[in-house]
Amino acid sequence: MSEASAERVPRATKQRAAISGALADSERFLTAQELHARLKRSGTKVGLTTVYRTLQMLAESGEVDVLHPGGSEAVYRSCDAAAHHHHLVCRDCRRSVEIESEQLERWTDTVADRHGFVAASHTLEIFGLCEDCAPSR
Amino acid sequence: MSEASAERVPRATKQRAAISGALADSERFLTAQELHARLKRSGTKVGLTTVYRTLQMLAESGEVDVLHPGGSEAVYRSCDAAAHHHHLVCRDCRRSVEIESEQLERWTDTVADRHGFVAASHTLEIFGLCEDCAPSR
DNA sequence: TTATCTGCAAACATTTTGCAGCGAG
DNA sequence: CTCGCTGCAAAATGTTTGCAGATAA
Repeated sequence: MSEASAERVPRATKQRAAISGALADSERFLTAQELHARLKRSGTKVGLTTVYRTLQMLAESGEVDVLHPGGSEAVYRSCDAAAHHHHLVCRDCRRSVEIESEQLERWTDTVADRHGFVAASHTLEIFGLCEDCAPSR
Repeated sequence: MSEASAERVPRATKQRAAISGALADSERFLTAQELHARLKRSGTKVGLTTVYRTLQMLAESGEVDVLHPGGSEAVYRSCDAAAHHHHLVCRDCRRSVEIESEQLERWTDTVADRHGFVAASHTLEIFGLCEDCAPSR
């Protein structure tokens, strides 16, 4: 008998390993191109297309977080928490801290509800300068 | 005597009038291309380039709000409130309600501070389906 | 008059897709 | 052996820029 449902089990290729590895090593958000450059520099030959495709997969499976700051380049970071959360991100170096707030979640739901909106979701990111990047230490 | 500083006083062209007019007439967020199409349809001949340039100006001066949902196309809406605020936006028709919360503002500042981040700003948008767009009314 | 605005066409930056060949299972 | 993965080149998308001519002040 075969399996009932076709589970999507990605193949273990060395490109995929390199990509999630490099991502896991960084505590900063990286663009696809930055990641690609890092891999190239470290000797791993991976196509930019593959980087994009892999990041997309990892994002869908929740293994990485994606942000679109300012609407330009997307930035990616491997995700520590399994649950829904937000980020405090350094505008300069893009180092980031994961944020959670049960109260915030409740508040956004309440706001949506109060205005007759259903199936509410939300995005929240806080930007600032981290201690290392702030001027006049 | 001439003025001390060169104030940026935009010229009153009919293109600019048409653009902010059309924008003011919509309670929904619109993309630059949608706006361009509307203007064309209503008989006003305006170049897409001008639409982009004008929207950028209006956004900088705070007359319109800009969102980059999902990181793809930017969407614009004329801004009612003068103060900092957020939006509750319908995922389907992009109708939107402006949201304000002194408490939220304080919370984000506190979070940033607690982690040693300075000069904090933030983005927050709530998405949902408005009453007209929600299925099974 | 004259500096700004307009709009076309072309440049741009980022991301996606087509397709032939490679390689994991 | 097979079918998914890879990577090149090309397409697609959304936005910006160069420049010559139109136009508000």
